[in-house]
Amino acid sequence: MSVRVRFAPSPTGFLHVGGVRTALYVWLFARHHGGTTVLRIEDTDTEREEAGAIEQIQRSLDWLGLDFDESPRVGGPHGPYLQSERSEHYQAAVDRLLAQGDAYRCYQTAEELEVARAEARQTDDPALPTRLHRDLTAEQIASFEAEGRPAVIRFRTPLEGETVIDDLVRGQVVFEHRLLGDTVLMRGGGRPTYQLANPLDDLAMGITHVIRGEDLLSSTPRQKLLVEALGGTFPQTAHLSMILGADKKRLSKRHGAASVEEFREAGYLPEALVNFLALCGWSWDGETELMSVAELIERFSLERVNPAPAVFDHEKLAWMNGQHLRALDAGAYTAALRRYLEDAGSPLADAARLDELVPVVQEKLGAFGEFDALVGSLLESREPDAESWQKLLNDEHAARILDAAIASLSALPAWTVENVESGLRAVCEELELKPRQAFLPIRIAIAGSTVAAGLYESIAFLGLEASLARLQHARAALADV
RNA sequence: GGCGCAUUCGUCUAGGGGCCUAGGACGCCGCCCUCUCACGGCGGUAGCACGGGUUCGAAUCCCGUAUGCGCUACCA
Repeated sequence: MSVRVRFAPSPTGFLHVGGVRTALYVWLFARHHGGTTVLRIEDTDTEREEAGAIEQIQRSLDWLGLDFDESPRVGGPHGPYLQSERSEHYQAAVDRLLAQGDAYRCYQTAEELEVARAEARQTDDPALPTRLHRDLTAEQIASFEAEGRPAVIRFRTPLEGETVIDDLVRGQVVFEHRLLGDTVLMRGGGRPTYQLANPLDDLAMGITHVIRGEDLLSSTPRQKLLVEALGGTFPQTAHLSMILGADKKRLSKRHGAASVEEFREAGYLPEALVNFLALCGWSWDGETELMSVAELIERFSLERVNPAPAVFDHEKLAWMNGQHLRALDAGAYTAALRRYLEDAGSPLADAARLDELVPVVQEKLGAFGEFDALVGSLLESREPDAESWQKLLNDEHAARILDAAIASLSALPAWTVENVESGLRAVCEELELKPRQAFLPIRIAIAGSTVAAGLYESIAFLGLEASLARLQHARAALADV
């Protein structure tokens, strides 16, 4: 039987790294086994739905390169895999369960339920409140109907026995039926709940492996019971651990960068994020860390997924991004950089000589987001950094250094990085200053900051004319002091 | 409260009875390289939650405790 897996987010907000990790594992598992990936939007709760969330989720998955074979994308060959468009399907299942006696109408009001729950909390049957209307008499039903009370549909969970889930990540997990309670399948308004829609769709779509977060582990026995009541076979499951913030709490917006979009905006490479997330709960041999997507696909297996929760480590991701960035060849680097600048709406995206800057920045950038600060001033003229400029003004040797640099650079036979270097070295010798001392004012004059790309490369990139103009401008500023 | 899951350096992890005086990586510290910032190189710091078993032998198996997380919704 070929593998069919799905990623089923609810459109309640952006895709955070925990969700992405799940999507990635689903995708890697499918690609590894030559299976099919399905994207299904679980929008049964219209209250919590957020406008634009579906598009944002899709955009994030696209950027990461996680392509889904069947998705609700407009114009796609399949779908619609929006649960909001599958109402008849759920209704039919509920009708059947009702007819079979595996489901029943429950007329409890919210208040009644709340009271019952509070009472049952301390007893040895905490699920009792969910089955108060399980065995209503015909008269009671008639009376509730006459009152015009809305009813929810509940599943008639067996009172005895237990369900064993043989999870691919966690092994056997046993759940007592008595403690499960009678799950609401259909809300008062006639819309299905997740507990109904999710397993039903997995069944209808022929899903073979359910790969999802551990938060859903306790729902699994209910869903298995439901599917079996419908005569179906429950898929294999793999429950992934949660991804936590530094405070060990479930990762959320409060933890800073948590959405894919934020990493994209900071100039992270999708393949770096993918690599990092793959290693967040899975490992290949415990040693190898830097892997391409192709390698991940080849090596991924659920057997090696770690059941323990993982804290999301921004620092390590940043390091890994730098590794991926430095591993790119010049052409790929230029393309990725330009794409980033375009995305960010930076005017630098149009710079014709972007490719010439690659060797200047590639060893230095941890993320493309740092590009502008490092070499933006080489591509367009900018106001120098005030603090740095003050250092230039306060430097007692600045004037003679700049004079010497101007003279030396003007006399270069050819404008190459090597010549610029020897020219500046000569300045140091002539003035009997150490490079670190002599280059400080030059750097500030050229780059507008004490922190910048390599000096020789920067000057070579700027060209004779522009370089001299900047040096002279700084020299003139000194004259005013 | 109940049920479930989890527990190896600060963090991600390797480890599935002797190969472990516990390996790798990020971070941190030190040194080197060096025109700033980085990169890079070398070295170092640091861990099997606790208590009982089982066994000749346990990080590895079992039980208990603790702690964390999840669920306990007409959220997913």
